[in-house]
Amino acid sequence: MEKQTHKARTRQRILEEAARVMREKGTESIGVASLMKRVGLTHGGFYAHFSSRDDLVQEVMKQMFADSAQRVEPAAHDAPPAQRLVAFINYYLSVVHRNAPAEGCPLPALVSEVAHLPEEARQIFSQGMHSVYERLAKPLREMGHDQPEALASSMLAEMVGALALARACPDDQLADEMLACSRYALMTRAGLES
Amino acid sequence: MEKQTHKARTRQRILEEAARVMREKGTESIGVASLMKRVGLTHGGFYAHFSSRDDLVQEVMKQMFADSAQRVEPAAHDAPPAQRLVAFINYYLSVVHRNAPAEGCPLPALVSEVAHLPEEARQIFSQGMHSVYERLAKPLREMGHDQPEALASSMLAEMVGALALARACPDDQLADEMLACSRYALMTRAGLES
DNA sequence: TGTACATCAGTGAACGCGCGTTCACTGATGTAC
DNA sequence: TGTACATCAGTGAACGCGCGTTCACTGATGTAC
Repeated sequence: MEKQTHKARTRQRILEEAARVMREKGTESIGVASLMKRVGLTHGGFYAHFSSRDDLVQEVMKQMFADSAQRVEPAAHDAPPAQRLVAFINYYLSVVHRNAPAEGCPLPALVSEVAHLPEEARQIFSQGMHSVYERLAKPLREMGHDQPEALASSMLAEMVGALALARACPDDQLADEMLACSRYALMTRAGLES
Repeated sequence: MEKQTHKARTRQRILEEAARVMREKGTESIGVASLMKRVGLTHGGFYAHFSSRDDLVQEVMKQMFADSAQRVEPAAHDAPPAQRLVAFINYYLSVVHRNAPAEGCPLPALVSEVAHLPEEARQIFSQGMHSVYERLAKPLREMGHDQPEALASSMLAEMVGALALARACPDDQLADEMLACSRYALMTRAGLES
């Protein structure tokens, strides 16, 4: 029991570290040896926790969205919908979020890579996408928007696109302007005062 | 002269094939041997054209945007701005474009990967990004929008995000709805009737 | 026109290297008596 | 309480494999005389 707990904790540490690496450097750049070293273990021990590298990637995919689900909700759950939405948009398109992919939302970090992953991983990604989508759709519904679903879908696309493009930009100032443009546009579209 | 032409043509064939692979499967999945095989040559000959794999990636990056610049402009240059814009948006967020990344715009195909590439490649990507941005900004300016630049930036983010997310989606129908939502939203935002 | 030679795009065997994976082993921990 | 044993998370050497890269070579082509 104590040992199981210990093993489970080690597994969790591997998963969390892997999630950081994946968000920061992508799916492909995760190596068994280097990952285990980061966790403070040797590479051989890896297979006590996962059956293969592919198995790990799939597990990390789940882990990832669980992680960021907490971080990405900075406003209180019982705050009024408009306030929650403003907080969410401002956090998502913040310079902090742009500069810290390892701690951020997996969507912009992996969008273009996921298309090459096996069906199962894409399925998990898609579920995670839906949960972020709901963070927009729910407050929009509560605010009485007509077509809240269509608007949420469109806004999600802009948020993910803006952050991903901003991170690709080698010029920080240009990247910041891009984020600012989308922040402003999203506020307007959601009927919020910024 | 004739020989130079022949060699240059071979180089071009390698570049074009590499561009296809990169758009479809990403930067990392390009292998020297498999690429040369696709072109109908053996891997050893590669180094007569490029100094290294990294060199190739950089050259492909340029090639890519040159390629898609032609394809991505389906409307005539002398058409009225509104018409050009409609054609561009409809092409960009079409199911055809979603299903054919190898022939499409490099932006959604590589957004999240580019952040891990060396400065120089990111610079080229950024230039490509600017040229697509101009495809939106120019007609918006001509149409007399106030703040055409800010709107173009925001619209570009949505277009890239929507297409990348749609491609990640394992459910085709959901992906199509996502594209449709953004097509509609973009038309409205640009003041166009769809 | 025909022969000898130079050029050079492309060949394919060979290389070192890092990767994912395996497995016999270690050594700390908990349990049985 | 103390001793003998079982468990099992983690170790680290070793493996095959595919990768990027090198290089001596080939053989088709154009040129010189």
